Amino acid sequence: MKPTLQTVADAVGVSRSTVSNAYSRPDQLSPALREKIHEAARRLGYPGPDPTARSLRRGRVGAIGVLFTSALSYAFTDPYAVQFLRGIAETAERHGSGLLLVPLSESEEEAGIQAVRNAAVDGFCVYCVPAWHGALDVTRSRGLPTVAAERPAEVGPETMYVGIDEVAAARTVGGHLARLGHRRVAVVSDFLVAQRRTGPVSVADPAEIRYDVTRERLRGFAEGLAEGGVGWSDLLLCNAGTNSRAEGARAAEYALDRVDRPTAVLAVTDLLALGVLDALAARGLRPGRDVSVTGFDDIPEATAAGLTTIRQPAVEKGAIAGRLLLEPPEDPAARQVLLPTDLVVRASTGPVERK
Amino acid sequence: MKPTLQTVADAVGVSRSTVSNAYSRPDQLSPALREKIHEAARRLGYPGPDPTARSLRRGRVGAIGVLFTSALSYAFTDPYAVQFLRGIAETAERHGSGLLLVPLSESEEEAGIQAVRNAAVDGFCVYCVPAWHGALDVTRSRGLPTVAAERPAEVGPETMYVGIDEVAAARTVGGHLARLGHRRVAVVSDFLVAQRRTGPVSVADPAEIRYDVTRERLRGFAEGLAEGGVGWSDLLLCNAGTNSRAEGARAAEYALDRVDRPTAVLAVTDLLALGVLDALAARGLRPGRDVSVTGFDDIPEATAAGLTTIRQPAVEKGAIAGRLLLEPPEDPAARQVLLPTDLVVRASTGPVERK
DNA sequence: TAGCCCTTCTGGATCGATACAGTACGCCGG
DNA sequence: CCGGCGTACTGTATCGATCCAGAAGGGCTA
Repeated sequence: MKPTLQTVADAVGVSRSTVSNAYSRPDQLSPALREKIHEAARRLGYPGPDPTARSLRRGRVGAIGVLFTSALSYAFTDPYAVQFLRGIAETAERHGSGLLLVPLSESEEEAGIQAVRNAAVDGFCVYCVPAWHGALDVTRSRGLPTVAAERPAEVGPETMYVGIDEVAAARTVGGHLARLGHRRVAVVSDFLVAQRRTGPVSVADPAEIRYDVTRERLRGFAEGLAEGGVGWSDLLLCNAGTNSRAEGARAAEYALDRVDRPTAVLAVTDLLALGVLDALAARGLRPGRDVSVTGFDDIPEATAAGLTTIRQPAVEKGAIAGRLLLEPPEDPAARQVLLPTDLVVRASTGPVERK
Repeated sequence: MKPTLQTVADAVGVSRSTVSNAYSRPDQLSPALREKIHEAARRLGYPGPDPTARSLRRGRVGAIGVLFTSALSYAFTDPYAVQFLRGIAETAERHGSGLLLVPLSESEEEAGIQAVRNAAVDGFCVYCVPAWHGALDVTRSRGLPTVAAERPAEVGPETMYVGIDEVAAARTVGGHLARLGHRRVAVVSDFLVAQRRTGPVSVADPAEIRYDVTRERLRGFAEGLAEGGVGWSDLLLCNAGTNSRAEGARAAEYALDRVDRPTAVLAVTDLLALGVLDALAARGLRPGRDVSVTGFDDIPEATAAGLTTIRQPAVEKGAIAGRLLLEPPEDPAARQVLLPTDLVVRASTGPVERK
């Protein structure tokens, strides 16, 4: 049998409570006895209070849960996600909390929901989970503090989030390209439609896009491009099955292989944009000359690739998310954070070539 | 008051056990009653059985803990670590388990030890934690299944690990350089000495190096280089404060700025090697021509950088570690896994230039 | 020496669920 | 009409700790 508090208590000849105090409130007993207890614990191989039992009684776990849409394993393939995680991790670490990564595979929604039900945590951070995912209802009903990693569509006074002004940021991208003279424009994005298919899709109105971030960014793209007289219906929309480099390349093919090839391809994330660049390279097209390409997020790789993109402070975003959970500010207004963004112009965008 | 099983039971007019069964063993009650219970739960806002209480009673948590030496936040900066994590994550996900990242800051060992004590998990994966770290004693005393991400110095019949033959792999690196004619050789590595300082250090014998992986790799380097008559004492050892690109560059400076500049720099990880390349670039030195550089791990960036390195299957390593924890093989021999490695020769190594 | 406080330790209640043995009841064959 | 069996549900013990009101004992003041 594994030793418990009681085992140690019996060995020393004190009560269970006293042993408990030896661990959790060392000031409540004499140093001599405390030492005697620790010594006995060592001898018996007692590893200290059982975390599960302790959590049950205390009502605090010492871990925060991070929900990812995509299969947990994807989380680590997107550098932007990794940076965000790093930010949360730093904060959690300072608080002595762990980070519980909760898998939310999309194919089996029920499994993800179960995972959220079973997650022993003190709060949730919701990262890139579409608003309609059932797991969100569970986080809500569990009544734990929850922070979203982007501004949700509906914001109540209790809602906590840390995000950016997606529309405004995307608008600067659109405007930048409009001013460069781009009129034939394609957009590469995931979540344009409900299905996970790769290829051109038609969407009558951005409002039809269900995934918040995608919708806002596309809206912003369109608003910016309107400066050059490009309307929503002029956009060539290419859906990517997932947010990955390979899918970015595949989705871009449908645009690049047209006879009326677009002069610019706007990707909704850097990862997709890198894929678009791959597709260009495979066709011998020069980014910024033959076709302009933009991304979103400014991941480290974007610098090397010379990608024009929107910079947002990913690590800081994570850190703030962690802080909102672990030391929630009194002031409700401070629980809703919008971070600044910048358009970073690099070589992947340039003026339309005159023919 | 938050609703519990009892609340729901009272509302429906059945016993607590029955409600519990409705969630955990749906086959134990009639469909009609089950639906009635779920309906009542929904009405009352009962989110399902409390994970903590359930874990206590069941004795199973549904999460595995991953221990990192370096501050949790570093974990995400090393692509190799990220890949390993991805491998574990995939396995965990399939088992419906979460992944609890446990911070082990090195500056405050006690904090890390507490974190391990408090971690509510079913098993531990120990990743790059030096053998002398106090947290390892705690994992042992907790009596949970534990798998190491490298072969430990002492292997008992119960020990589980998934690693590579570090010495043999490093030997191929040393041999490769020896055959290219390199005789003046520097090594860039973290953990060469106990202190976290950056710069040249002297170590009389590899056996003095406390950190297992570092010791084995250096031993291997030396064995391989011996083929060219290079002895241990001929090696110029440069310690890096951490396993990071920046420290790799800083440590390399001490070697590169000498009058008798080494013709080859062996780094103990790819991340450090990339830093060495940075240092070369800053001095206008050509990798593979003026100075040969090698890494270890074959992270994705190594390909682009043209780095000669040792490939080891990082994702698979993680996946196996996860499998050892979640579905431990009957056969004890199968609990100790050594994966194959390859020397990948790229442009960063070349023959010594004749003067 | 009585009265009081303070420190140190105790015991029982409690956190919220699950395990398991047991009860009630309906149905079947003989 | 009875024993036997399977299904549907109940009740109590239990997981391993923490909380909190209170007891014991020692020292200090009046």
